[in-house]
Amino acid sequence: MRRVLDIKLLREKPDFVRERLKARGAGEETLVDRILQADEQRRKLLAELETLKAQRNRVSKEIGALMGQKKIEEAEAKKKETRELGDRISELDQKVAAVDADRDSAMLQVPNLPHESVAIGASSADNPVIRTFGEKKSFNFKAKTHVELCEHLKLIDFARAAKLSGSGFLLYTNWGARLERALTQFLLDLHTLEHNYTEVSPPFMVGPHCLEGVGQFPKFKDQYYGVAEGDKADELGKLYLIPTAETPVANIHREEILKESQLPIYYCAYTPCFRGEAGAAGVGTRGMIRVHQFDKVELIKIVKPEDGYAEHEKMVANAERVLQLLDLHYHVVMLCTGDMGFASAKTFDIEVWAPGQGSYLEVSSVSNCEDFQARRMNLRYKTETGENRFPHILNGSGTALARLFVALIETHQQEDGSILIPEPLRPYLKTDRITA
RNA sequence: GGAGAGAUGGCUGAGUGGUUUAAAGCGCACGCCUGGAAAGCGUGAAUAGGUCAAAAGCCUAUCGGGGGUUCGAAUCCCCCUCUCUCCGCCA
Repeated sequence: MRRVLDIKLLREKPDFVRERLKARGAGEETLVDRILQADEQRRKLLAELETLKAQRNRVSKEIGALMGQKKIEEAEAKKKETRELGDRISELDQKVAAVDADRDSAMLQVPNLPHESVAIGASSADNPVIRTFGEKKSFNFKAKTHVELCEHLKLIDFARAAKLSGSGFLLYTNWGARLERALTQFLLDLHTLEHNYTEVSPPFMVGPHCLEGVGQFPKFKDQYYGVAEGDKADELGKLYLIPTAETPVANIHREEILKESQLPIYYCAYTPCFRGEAGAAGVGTRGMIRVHQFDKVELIKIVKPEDGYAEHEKMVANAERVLQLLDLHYHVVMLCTGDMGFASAKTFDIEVWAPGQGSYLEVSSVSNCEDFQARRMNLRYKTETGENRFPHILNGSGTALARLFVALIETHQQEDGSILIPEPLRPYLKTDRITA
């Protein structure tokens, strides 16, 4: 049994649910009627079915008692009487299962409701800028793009990466590889030592239930890489490469009932992220902006509902801290209702300025999914009073690496083509400058 | 990959077709007892769904998951998943 949105909310406030879904602008509000209809039919059938089952249980018990008393004939008579009950029951059972399946599949397609504080809008053009740090870097020389810098400093070998895996993959070389590793280490240390996250290192492949749990299935199935052991085609669908560490990490406690005292839980994790990005602009062109595999340090929180939005703000601040320490100009935007992800109730994106691109790059997306994911994965916690509740689950990039790499080298490039390393990163890279 | 054993409540663990309403123990909560505690005694305690304005109550389902046999399944049959032991392979 999956509860995605609370079925009770749908029953009691269908107009509210429709209105909130409509704000997303994708037409999911039409699912509400289908769900309510199936739900009503289900309950009607259940009432009948359960009455019959109760009757059967009663008679079966009587038969048992008669058998015990060796009253075989009376028992046989009752058996005959009950036999056709079984047929009615299995018939109704099948009907209920069908209605259940219909209701659940419709409910799985319903996205989360936007929080009331989210700006109404249709697309990314309507996302309000919340705050800004630093300013666009100006150069008194002709600034290079990250592709030029990577080639000049031999940080990335684009051509050989394509030889290995096709377009959209990166081969980091020498200082490029070391910079990537230094950044990863820097991010993990920052979040574990200063922001109190517990580091975990999860599997990079997960079963479909994990994707469903965080709301990445069933909607975006074509974005993922399915893997098979050997060439066995029938293995496909058993495991998927993770598109983000959110997928395994948010599912760590699925189907558990946590103690209230265990909350809040803070996890951070480094993983590579694999994305099909079918048809997305940018894949197939050279560069690091949109690739099939990139590194990321992810932040996950499991918190009490009343703390959800305060924790959300803190998580954004944790991600912003990365860019502040690396002295990179960025702004924070709030995703409007029409631009939010499927599972999210409220999302802030952090976009970092990349001078060579002349544009902002999304390096972090911080979402409060409220109890949407917890319902899908049946994760609850027990309050002091013994009540089981769904926690809020939050996720945020802290941050995505390939694009951070781009912003860093484009921002801190020098006239001679070298990269000046920001002070906090030097202990990790063990140099203050990357030169050709 | 091969062979074998297993999966029962918070935990240990009994239960191989019918008053099992899942024994017993441990642990937990509350109460009695006590100067206070321990011991002892007693009580309570799973999850979901349905019914109800709501609660109580009642009903249904759940003994790893799914299906089957039966009037009736923790128990019998089939499939799957996972765990353990041994062997093989392997960083």
